[in-house]
Amino acid sequence: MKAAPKKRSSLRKTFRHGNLPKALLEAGIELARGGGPNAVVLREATRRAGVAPNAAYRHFSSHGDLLQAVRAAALSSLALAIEAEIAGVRRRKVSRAESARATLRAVGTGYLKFALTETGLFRTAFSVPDQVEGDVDAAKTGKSGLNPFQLLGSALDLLVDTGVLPRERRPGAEYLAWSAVHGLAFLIIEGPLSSASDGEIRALSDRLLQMVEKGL
Amino acid sequence: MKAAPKKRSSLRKTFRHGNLPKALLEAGIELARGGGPNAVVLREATRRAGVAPNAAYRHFSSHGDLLQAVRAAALSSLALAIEAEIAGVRRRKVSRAESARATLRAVGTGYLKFALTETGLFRTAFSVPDQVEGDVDAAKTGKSGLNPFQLLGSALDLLVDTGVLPRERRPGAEYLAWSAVHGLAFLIIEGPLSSASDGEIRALSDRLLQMVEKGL
DNA sequence: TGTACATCAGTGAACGCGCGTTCACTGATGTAC
DNA sequence: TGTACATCAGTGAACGCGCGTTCACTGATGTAC
Repeated sequence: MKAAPKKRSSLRKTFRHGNLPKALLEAGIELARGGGPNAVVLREATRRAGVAPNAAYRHFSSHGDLLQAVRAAALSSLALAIEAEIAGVRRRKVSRAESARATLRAVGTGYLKFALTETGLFRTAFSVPDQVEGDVDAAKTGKSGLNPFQLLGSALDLLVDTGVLPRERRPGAEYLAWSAVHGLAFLIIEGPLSSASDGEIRALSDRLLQMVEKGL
Repeated sequence: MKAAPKKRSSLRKTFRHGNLPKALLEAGIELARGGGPNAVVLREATRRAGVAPNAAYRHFSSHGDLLQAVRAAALSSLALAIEAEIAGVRRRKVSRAESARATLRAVGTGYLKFALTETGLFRTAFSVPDQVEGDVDAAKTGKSGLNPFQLLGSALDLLVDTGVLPRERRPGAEYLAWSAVHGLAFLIIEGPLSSASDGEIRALSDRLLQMVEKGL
């Protein structure tokens, strides 16, 4: 009895795949989404793309190379989530100072929302040291061409421009704000707040963002 | 040619090991110290204890069981580091309110110091969701019998008692403080601050603790 | 004080697993003439 | 327009690795008589 015909070949009409790099990246993203960085397994990505394991090596030099690509995509998704939240702010018409404050809060809110709804991607994005600061890798940015770190920075710049934040307090402020928000995200995702209710989390998020605004 | 006599048997005089549970736990801690949670490998722990791999199953029901024990020990180390920092505060004689503030800062400082000097243990301690809040597991506590979360809580209580923190702001305050400090630790360990200098980190830590104090 | 025996912490060998990666290959595609 | 050929994205088989875990065992120790 012969082995069943491989589904692979019936799904693919041609010997060539079509767009294997993209298919592998998307499979990798899906794996990260579901299980974080450790779930990004090269063989599984090729399985999902309907291709032999070693085919991946035509497009990625190693497992780590694929993982880095997935990470960049995760950062890009995060940037998009933050941008979406900022866009919501811009529509309201208020004073420039209040709008600047709202923008900073939106960065924090977008960050937290992403962490809670796309936990796997979030964890993947920060699974490995990265020099985000001066990073110009376009794969990590949102529509604006800015990565998450840069989005935070420009929100803080706006705060300075509108006189809300004294200029001398600006340097390094992104690290303070980021620390607070990132820490909360972590406590919710895999820390003691993992069993907190949505309401509690929302209340805590608001208070945290207030703390940052007040204490910056 | 026969295989060389196993060092194992020459090192151990008796058939019994002596204190294998302790040896395995300590080996596990050492592994975590060097490489974080993923480095806690059951077979490697038995190798270091000079024992066959399966011997571990006399004392730990599984790999996960060993890892949990290592995690508890890591949390306990963190508690000790915080307690040591608090002890330094108590020696100075100042007003009660100022002392309470200093205690809270000490909790933050101890936490950050531990994160930076014992990175592997720190990452292991927080590698898995845990309900630290009402946790009475003595393996996770320091000399005071309190785990890190409870140490933070009692520092905040002190702040309320001395009138520094309004009582109505007390509930949930540990999460805000913890978020900020934990987030900074993370950014330094595996985030964009991983290449920052010691001076920069110290300055940032001070500012962050100020922010918490002011914004709480 | 000596002997029989139960206990149980260790041994040694083996398992299946899935991983990342390498090798020599094949065959569809696009291009040069 | 047809043919020869180079390219290179895929195949198929195999590798070594180290892991966690299970099995039947052995032999030192402590205890009961």
